[in-house]
Amino acid sequence: MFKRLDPLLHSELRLAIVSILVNLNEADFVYIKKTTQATSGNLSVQIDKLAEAGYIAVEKVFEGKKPKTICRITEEGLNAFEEYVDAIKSYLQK
Amino acid sequence: MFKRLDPLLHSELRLAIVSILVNLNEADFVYIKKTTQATSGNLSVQIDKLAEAGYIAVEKVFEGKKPKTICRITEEGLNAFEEYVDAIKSYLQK
DNA sequence: TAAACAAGTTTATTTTATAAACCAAATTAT
DNA sequence: ATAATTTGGTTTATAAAATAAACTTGTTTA
Repeated sequence: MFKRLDPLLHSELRLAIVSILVNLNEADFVYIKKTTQATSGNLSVQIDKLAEAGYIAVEKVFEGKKPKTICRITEEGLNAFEEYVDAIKSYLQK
Repeated sequence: MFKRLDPLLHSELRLAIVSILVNLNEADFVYIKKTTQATSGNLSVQIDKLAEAGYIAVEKVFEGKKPKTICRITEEGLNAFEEYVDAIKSYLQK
């Protein structure tokens, strides 16, 4: 009846991050922060969790003198997202 | 871009409860428990939260000698559900 | 009549989400 | 030149949530 919801994706901010990355193939910290309206601290923590789970890959580079944190979705992350979308739909139908 | 997700509905079990009630117009504790596979304790707590928020109405009756907890969705709950469905869709599109 | 079961509730514990505080380097203002 | 502010974050602390474990009350069943 109801499919289980991956707890890593069933979180407003983490879902937003992954949603961005599924569509964009790469996005940096500043962009994600602006788009999600999250605080830096919260965003930092949630990016770490997604990275630790292998759902996203994080690359830290310098753009001129400024640090830049680039995030990309992984194959695993993409699969998890697709499963999540499928799962949550089982709750949304009337 | 991303709509906010009502925290009361953005919970696996509470969303399942509301999803059942949106479709069924009434369901009792035992039925909801069976359908969601939740533990009694968890279900009891989450039903209380939804009731306190005015999303569902709870009626306690006796069926013969057995207590029965009947739940129904309220107008407010239905609206909240519909908004939630709309909101989460903003995260699911590719 | 003792043990098991049904239908829940209450309490305790673990996890989460989130914000607040902090840090280092760079930029801007004085 | 140097003090103040901004940028791009990280770390730590706190509040809220989810969940399970323990308990309660009444009813069947052995």
